[in-house]
Amino acid sequence: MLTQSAVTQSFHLHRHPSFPPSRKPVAPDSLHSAGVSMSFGRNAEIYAEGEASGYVYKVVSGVVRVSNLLPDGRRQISAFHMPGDMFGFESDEVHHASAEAVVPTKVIAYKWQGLLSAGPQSNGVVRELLRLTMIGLRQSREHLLLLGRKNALERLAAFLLDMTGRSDSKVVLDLAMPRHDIADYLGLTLETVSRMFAELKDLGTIKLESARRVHLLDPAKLKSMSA
Amino acid sequence: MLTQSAVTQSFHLHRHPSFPPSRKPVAPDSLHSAGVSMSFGRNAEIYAEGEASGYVYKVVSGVVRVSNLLPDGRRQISAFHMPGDMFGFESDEVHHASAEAVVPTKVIAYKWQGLLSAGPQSNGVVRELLRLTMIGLRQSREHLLLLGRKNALERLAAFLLDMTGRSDSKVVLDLAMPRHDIADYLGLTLETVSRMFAELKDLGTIKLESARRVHLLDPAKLKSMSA
DNA sequence: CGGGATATTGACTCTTATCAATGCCCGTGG
DNA sequence: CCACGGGCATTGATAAGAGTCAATATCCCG
Repeated sequence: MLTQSAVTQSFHLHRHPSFPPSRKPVAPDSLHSAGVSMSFGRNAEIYAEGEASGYVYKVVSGVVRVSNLLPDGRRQISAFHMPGDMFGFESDEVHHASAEAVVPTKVIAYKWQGLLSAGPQSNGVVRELLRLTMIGLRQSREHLLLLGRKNALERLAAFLLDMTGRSDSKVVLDLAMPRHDIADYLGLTLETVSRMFAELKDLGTIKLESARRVHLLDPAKLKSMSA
Repeated sequence: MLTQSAVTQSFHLHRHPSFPPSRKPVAPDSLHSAGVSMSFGRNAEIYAEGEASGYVYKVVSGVVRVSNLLPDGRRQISAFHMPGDMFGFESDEVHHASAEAVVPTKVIAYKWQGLLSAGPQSNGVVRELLRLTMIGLRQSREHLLLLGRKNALERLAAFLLDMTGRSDSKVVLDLAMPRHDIADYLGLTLETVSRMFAELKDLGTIKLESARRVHLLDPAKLKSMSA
């Protein structure tokens, strides 16, 4: 179970939450909000819902999932973040979602206050943060449309296209996350996701080299069925 | 906190009686991005998806719905905006959703560029806009959880509590929108919404004085069933 | 190689959608 | 003031899509 003894460097963490890791990026004392690099193993928690916020993060490598839970454990993943993405913004002092590494992941943590009070440059920074947040809001709205109004096949088609759009190759797709995560992102069960993969395969729009490696045989057709 | 005051000040500068709702806010005197007052009748379009953006809006009175459509007409309402709320933020030059008045509504339109370049105050304005956008993002995430993981009864219970939280009375709720809008907000059909109203009534948590006027008989119970 | 986690597939159930009929308001005009 | 009409809402019967439960199958990873 404790298979991956973690990779990492100074801020490395093991994956199991039972070992209360000091996930707070205790900066080696960064002037001017220089970022602090952190590494997380598969499924390691980056921050939890309810925890104090105060940092924003940028993905360097790996994939991060941001999710919310209902009291009975039902989970909704609101976003997957890829290298280059920033996440962890909060309007107040508490995280309203949790973030975990889907695969071994490196991020840089920036102190929120540092970004806001970084002298003259801070205005540009704030505007950039505003832009990023507005983009996130637009993406969330799009996701609302998917969750509220699309059927299972349309959801998976849209997901594959979205992931493809964020990867290098436009033909072969390497999914970092298991079926369960895809299901929780799409508001489905993992069985339904699996069945929809099978159906897309039957329809000739994809080929499954393995569960995680998908070939897009007909992106145009996929797009037409995503809405 | 300087952010709050700067924005408030700028947003509340003189309102013009620009009656004929030619949907474009042709600012009479565009100095310092003073807002332009506009009125819309029931179901009137404030802006449409795909239309050029450039203004943000603040609700003065009435209710606004923001929605997205699929090509075949399926609709998802992402938010209802009440007096005091701002909406219409876009990260680029195009609206990615449409906004309509649910009931006769007055808004004030502010030029986006004006807000960003309003001299020394603009930094506070931008920070306030960032804060508002982050709040919107958090609410969207919460809505994702509702759409992805809650059942019909939970959705309606959560909706009623949410609307109550935004109204004056905590006991009597006047819904501005018809069942169809509630359905498109909750990712359901209007029939299912109607049935869930009936079920909440049977459970003794609400009383329906009329379709639009709801008495919350047991908010605590309602809350317990909203998740 | 072997074993646990992950994924697929099948049989069946259940929630919500769909289709359809009826009822209820409310505003308008006779 | 009442009757009419149209939009809105409720209710019912049935269907369809996704969920649940359960039995393999496959893939990594050690």
